[in-house]
Amino acid sequence: MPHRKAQNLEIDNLDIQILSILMKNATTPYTEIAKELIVSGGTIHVRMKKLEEMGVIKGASLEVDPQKLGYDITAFLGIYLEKGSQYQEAVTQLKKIPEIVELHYTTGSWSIFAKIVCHDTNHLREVLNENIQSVSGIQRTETFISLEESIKRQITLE
Amino acid sequence: MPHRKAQNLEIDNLDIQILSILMKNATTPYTEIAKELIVSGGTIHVRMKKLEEMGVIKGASLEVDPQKLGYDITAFLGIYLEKGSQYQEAVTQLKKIPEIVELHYTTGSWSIFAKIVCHDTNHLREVLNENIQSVSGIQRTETFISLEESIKRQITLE
DNA sequence: GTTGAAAAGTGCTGCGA
DNA sequence: TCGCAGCACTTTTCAAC
Repeated sequence: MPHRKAQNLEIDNLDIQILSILMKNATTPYTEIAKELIVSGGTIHVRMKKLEEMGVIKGASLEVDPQKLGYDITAFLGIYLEKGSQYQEAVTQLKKIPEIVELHYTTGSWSIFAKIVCHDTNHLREVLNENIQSVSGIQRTETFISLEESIKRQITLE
Repeated sequence: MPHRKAQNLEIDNLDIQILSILMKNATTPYTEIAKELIVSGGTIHVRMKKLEEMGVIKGASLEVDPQKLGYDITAFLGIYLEKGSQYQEAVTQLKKIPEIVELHYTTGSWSIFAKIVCHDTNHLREVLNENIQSVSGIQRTETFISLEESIKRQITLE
């Protein structure tokens, strides 16, 4: 039987503090984090490796301002399905629509709840009428347009 | 009158391609992007600096798996305000609740639409009853719990 | 505006405690 | 398990095209 390297798979306070700093700014150098938390750079490295292996860290992504790139409309969609059992098939088809940035299976009136980002109202109408309405199993949708995004952040750890 | 350095403030195809690569993986080295797009590393650097100055790039953040950190519940909240004019004051108070990760001023039945992340059902109940209901101007809320997050991605450029 | 290479800074790997 | 020091790599800068 192969011997697996013994490893502490618990997340302690130091891990949380490292994550908190990097969630705000993923480009913070390890040496700076080390100085702030009063440990060595090597320790930060070891902890990060552990967190990656545990799957706690899914990756790092660049945050862009959609409006500056010509995406002016953010909308939320409540989607009614004919039958709940059609969810998986509907998701498979909805994944092909690039304007959908988030999709959830939810409790309440709707089966599916989605967030979509479009260039303008014409673009939104096209996506709704041509792309989304043609997905099999979708009965009808309700649309809410975001007029202002006042909060956009990550969870605050501990 | 001070002379401001002449600079091209338009976003061309090269910028879009750089952003596309970095939005998928913010840790991609500049040299690798340069090789892929057949330009020099220096050019990537100049373009990135321009995009940062333009405010197109808001930052880079680490993506974590909330469930692995003990945050098991994602919920959406439709919030009714007594008067629409109370929006700004409500937002100021809602910003102090760390569990709220996203908040929009929307068209439709509700004035405010929010996304919140909690540890468990008890935690959710606490946030709803104690924190959110005590914000001035809030009449009532409707809650939708996400049972599955099937899509979570950024906009696809061009 | 772009290039290519040199300079500065950061991340990674062993050895020692 | 942690800290230190050397090596590899990336980012940044800059003169030249």
